[in-house]
Amino acid sequence: MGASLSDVASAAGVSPSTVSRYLNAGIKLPASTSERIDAAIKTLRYVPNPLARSLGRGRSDTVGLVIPDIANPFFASLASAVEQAAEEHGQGVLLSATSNSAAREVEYVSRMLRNRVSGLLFVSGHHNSSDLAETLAAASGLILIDEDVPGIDCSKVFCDNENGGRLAGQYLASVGHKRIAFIGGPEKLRSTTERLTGLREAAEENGAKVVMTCFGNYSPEFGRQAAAQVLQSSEEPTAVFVSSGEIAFGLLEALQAADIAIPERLSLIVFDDAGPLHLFNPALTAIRQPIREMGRKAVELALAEPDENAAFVEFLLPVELIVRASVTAPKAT
Amino acid sequence: MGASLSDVASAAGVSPSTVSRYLNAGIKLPASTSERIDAAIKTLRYVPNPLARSLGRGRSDTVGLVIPDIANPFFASLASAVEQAAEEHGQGVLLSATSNSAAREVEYVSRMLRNRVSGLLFVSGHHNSSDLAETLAAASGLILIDEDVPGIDCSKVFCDNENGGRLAGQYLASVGHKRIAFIGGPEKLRSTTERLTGLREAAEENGAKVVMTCFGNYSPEFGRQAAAQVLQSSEEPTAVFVSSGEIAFGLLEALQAADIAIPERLSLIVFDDAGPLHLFNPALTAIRQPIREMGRKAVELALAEPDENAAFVEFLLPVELIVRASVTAPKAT
DNA sequence: CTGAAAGCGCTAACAT
DNA sequence: ATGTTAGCGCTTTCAG
Repeated sequence: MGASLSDVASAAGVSPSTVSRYLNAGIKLPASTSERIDAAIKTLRYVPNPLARSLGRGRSDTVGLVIPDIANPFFASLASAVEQAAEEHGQGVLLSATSNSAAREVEYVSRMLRNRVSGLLFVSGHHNSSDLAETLAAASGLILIDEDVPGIDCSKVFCDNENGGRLAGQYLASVGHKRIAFIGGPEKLRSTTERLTGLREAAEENGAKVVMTCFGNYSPEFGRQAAAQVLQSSEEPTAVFVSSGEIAFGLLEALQAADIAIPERLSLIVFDDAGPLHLFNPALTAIRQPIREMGRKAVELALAEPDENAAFVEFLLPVELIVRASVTAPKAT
Repeated sequence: MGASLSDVASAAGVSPSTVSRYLNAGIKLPASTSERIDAAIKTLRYVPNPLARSLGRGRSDTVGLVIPDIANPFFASLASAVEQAAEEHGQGVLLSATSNSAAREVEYVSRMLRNRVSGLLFVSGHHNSSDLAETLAAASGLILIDEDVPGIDCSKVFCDNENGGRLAGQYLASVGHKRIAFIGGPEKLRSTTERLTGLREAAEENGAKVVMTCFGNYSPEFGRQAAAQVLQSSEEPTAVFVSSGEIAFGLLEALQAADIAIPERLSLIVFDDAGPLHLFNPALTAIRQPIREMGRKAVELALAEPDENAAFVEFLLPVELIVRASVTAPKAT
């Protein structure tokens, strides 16, 4: 197709390596030669071939991002942040969504590795896959975001799930709720367990109780099922903590269909404030994660020089309570 | 790092080319040798290096997707569809979001090209950039989605914007609206002009009129501004057609802040039904685009054999009216 | 049908 | 400081 580096070199009367160094290492050379090179580049419309470059260096200028679902607003925002941060480092983004398939997690992660990504950002959606652990163990520049993978030693970026749970628990208790339902994600994921821990502790410290829990995947469909369980519960919770926006969507749908007044009959608080939750009916009270910061931090960590007396670090980014209309005092019993 | 093709070859006692052909072209060879190759692959844990493969073939197994903004639910859904379709064709996805910068459109598109993507799916957000046209002209496997780029000759996938406008206009007129406001995207984009055309025609055929128009970018911020304009309009529209979900978010916010009752005081219909618009306050009446089909179609077109007596095609996918609560009859004047 | 050999375009030791 | 020379790992024409 286009002109190659050596075309430029011969046109400028120098060796390919000189051109390469000039372009990459930014070495200085006599004005006359650098001008000839620049001219040749312009004339020949030379553009470097990143594939060749990557093959030669064993590393591509691309960071990999593997997430469960790009259509989920949380991950979409994360991808957006990653994309932007990567760009600032001159890196492209190779994206894969696993659609919550454990097999695809392994496959996509390993594809990223084969493509010699310069950093690999991974949000898992599953617990306990030995294949995954094995694949991940071989990765360099690996950063785990949002969910942990036990046994993997690398830098990690989470939000402060436990404190998010606490904030929600304190708030619900403070307006008078005594019986709280917890709708989580997959049972063994870090996000689920930590949020529940925080919620439970804060509730109990403030005279309230988590009276029911239910777990499922991060989908509207599960939200609908969860709504049924909440409504059937003999514990009669007066407030629901939902561990994700996607679940909340389904929950709300089902609750509206069943003519349950929110917040009068049931208060609702959502973990995660991605998407326009403030426009919902009612506006949803939420725990907001610093999604953009998480993405940015992850990219920085992934791209940091690996040699530096490299202890792996684990970041816990702060969350915040956003008070809106979906929580109110429970009706007097 | 890992074992290479030639490692496998020598372990199996054959030549690299044989292994390559066996793996790629799927040729048959004596059971004994194929077994030795398989064994060697397993033992050495051989995984092919896609970078080398791409460099050799001049084409990577990756489709490029360039969109304005991945955090926008419409593009997020599109990306999800593309990702999935690409996967089914054994292709990865290289993603870039231009954040509505014309310069970045050129840069990202050309980066994709340099990376020898096997197909390039592009959603523009700008009108009239000669640099862009020049860059795009050199692209192979280029598919334009959702927005046109004048002068570029390639296959394209749109939704039926004009009919979407018509459906909205007919519906608004049918419930009694006479004065309709149109809040569009950027003024010269195909999506904007076509939707307006359809809306206007249907309105006029049914005794209504588009009494004001305003144009801006696809963002909540513009939606807020547009709200102010609608409220100040001397034409007193009784219904608003909004050309995107993102704009609708800002519009709704501002309208709520100004205590405008929707739909009693002002009816609202949104083009595009990405995101949980049915959970909004009020549930938003919308024109739904077949986003997944658009993504899927685009991938298929991009990956189709280019030689086939190749006339470029232009697809117009059907839209549909989703009736919800944000449109009602206007108050008697 | 299989193997040898020449790239793909760039980088990086090594030598000058 | 610049040039020479090997690769990086795979594909593919071209002989055999």
